[in-house]
Amino acid sequence: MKKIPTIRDVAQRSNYSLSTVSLVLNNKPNVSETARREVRTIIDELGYHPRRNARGLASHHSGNIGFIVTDDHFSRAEPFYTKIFLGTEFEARKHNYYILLTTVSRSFRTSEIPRFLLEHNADGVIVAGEIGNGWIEYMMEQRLPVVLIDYALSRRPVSAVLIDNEAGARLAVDHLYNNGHTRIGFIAGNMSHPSIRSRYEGYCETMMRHGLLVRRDLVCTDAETTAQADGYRAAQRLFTVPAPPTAVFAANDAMAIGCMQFMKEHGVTVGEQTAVIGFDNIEAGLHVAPRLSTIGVPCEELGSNAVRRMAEMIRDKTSVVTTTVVPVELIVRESCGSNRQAASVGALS
Amino acid sequence: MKKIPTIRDVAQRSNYSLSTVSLVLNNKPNVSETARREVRTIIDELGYHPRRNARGLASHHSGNIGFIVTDDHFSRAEPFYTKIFLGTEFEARKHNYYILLTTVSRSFRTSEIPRFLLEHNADGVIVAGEIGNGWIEYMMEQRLPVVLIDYALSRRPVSAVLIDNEAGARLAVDHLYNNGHTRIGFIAGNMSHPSIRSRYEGYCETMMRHGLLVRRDLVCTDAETTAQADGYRAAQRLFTVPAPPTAVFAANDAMAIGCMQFMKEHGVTVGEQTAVIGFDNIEAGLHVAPRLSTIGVPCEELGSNAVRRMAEMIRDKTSVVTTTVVPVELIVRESCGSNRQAASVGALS
DNA sequence: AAAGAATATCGAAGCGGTTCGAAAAGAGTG
DNA sequence: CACTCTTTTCGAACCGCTTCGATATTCTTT
Repeated sequence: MKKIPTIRDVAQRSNYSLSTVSLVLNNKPNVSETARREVRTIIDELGYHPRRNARGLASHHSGNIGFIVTDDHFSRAEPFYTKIFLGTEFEARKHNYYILLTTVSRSFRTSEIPRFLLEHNADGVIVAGEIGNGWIEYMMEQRLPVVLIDYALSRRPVSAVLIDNEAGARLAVDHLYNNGHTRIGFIAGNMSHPSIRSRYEGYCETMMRHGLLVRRDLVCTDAETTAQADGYRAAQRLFTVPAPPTAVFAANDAMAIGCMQFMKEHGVTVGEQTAVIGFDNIEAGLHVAPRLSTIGVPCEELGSNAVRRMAEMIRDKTSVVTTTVVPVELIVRESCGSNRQAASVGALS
Repeated sequence: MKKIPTIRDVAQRSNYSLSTVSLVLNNKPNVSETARREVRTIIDELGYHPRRNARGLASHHSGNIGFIVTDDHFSRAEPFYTKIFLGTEFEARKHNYYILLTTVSRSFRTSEIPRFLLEHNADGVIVAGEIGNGWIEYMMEQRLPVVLIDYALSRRPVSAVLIDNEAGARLAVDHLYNNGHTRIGFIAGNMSHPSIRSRYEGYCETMMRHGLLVRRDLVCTDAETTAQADGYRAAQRLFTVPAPPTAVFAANDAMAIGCMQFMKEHGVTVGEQTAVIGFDNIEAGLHVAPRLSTIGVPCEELGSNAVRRMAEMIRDKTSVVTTTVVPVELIVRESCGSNRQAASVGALS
């Protein structure tokens, strides 16, 4: 078994000192081109790779980025956070980082502090989704760069990567308006969630821009949650008022599907007669009939953006706070009545 | 900003030497109970945690387990491998390891060797799914412990964690038999896949155990792939022979759904008249009507088993090869006609 | 050509642990 | 009580790399 080469071997064989080899390794200035070339040759020859551990110990950089998500978020059926994680994973590779994933419970508990924090084994932390304030405070205390995903904190200035919720609502309402709808209802579910609120605001703003009335009886904001059943109940209300909506925009797909469920059960033809658009682009939207039109969120990009930002923060040692907004896209399927010909195709897909 | 305590601080404050503190830290023998207690007290007092990097450098253990999955496997719509990964993640935590995930292409390429291997930053590697032989050979050369998940290698002796495919088939066929079916068809799709083959063998064996004939015209093994369309085509054949099956067992859910599709289109009532059981328990099985009965595979357990095994291998420095078989479960829903009362409940779920 | 500035290279001191052999302290024994 | 044999504790070397200050070299400038 061949011995694994160390920087010493490279130094000896190249007739340069340890220090010079190290400088080459790290692409630092003040090394002659000759030296650089020669050292690099030897490195290739030996198949040398510096050890993470040794490097980390000496340089106080672990080369890892922590990724924290609350257990309730992560274990949800929808792979939203899984996708975000994958996004970070792939982007991290480009920047030569590894992602260390850990779930914690929502509220801060010292007993749950991730090992990578205790062991000083992460150069920064990405947090996905809403999380207890204590967590963020803890990491700020440790002077670790932090990037939030899909969760903004008004109190403390922390960098964040967010979904463009308002633009999503705008896309949906615009699309409905352009298809001739004017009585457009909105199912918010629970307005205390910041994303939902933004979607609501986007809805209102767009309605007004088109000179349309935001009718109170066509907006449901009083649910406890934002589940399918809430959409069902909301539809119950929306469709029993005088002059019911000809289109519904739901703040998420689950509620949109609940809404469709009610409509189908009560003889309102989804798509043809009345349009429905959701938000999130969950799998289930593909399995309902007609398939749900929705606003697609590029989860992977949320992740990759966060890593890119994190890499900058670590490199520049800056603590400048930035907020990145990731664009969404309108996905037109059959539930909004403007893509009828595709309706039959999807069946076997 | 308080300075981060080191082992030296602990030593000084406790009036023991570095070495003794280190022994306590690692739960090594030959330390008096008194010393152990006192050192531990100081550790708590100081909130001391050894640094991964320092530890790793000195002990030649990274504390990481690499997780390799081919990109084509990992980017599939079904979260099979994602779940496996999560399984490893959670189990790893218990053993104080971190999982470093990387995707590679199926065939071995030196340009794609994961960084954690080059940088000697993993104590072992878990590989999920079929992968090019070169990869495994490479890791064996590096003398790294390897555990395969859902993929066994006949040539080289490598530990593996496998799904109990045969038992799954047994469960399915037994259930159908117990519900009075005797003409039970099987849709294999592509038999070159080892899992499919095992399922086929389980099917045959169980049929014979019940004294039932394995009719060639009720078994489809000639597809190129194992997708929904293959199930559809298989059904086309199965249901146009004399004495068609009263029950179908498909080697995976996708094909089972395709089969159901055909049946529904051609007036064969699924569940009531003819039973269908799939394999894998994919999401989509919940969204078809009637919902698909299937064999559930505990993906997380595949992952956690692999990590447990890996932890053993690292600890014991053993290279004993083990094969762990993870049991599967029969999930009875409505497509096999024996759970009718639940049929209406699932609608809103 | 000499002095000064800029650039290359090097030596040595860490980084924060583990580990091994030696020394010290206890325990057991005749 | 002196003498082994264990058990406990300790000192020092070392893991593989970075970094800083010192030294050597080359380039400018006058």
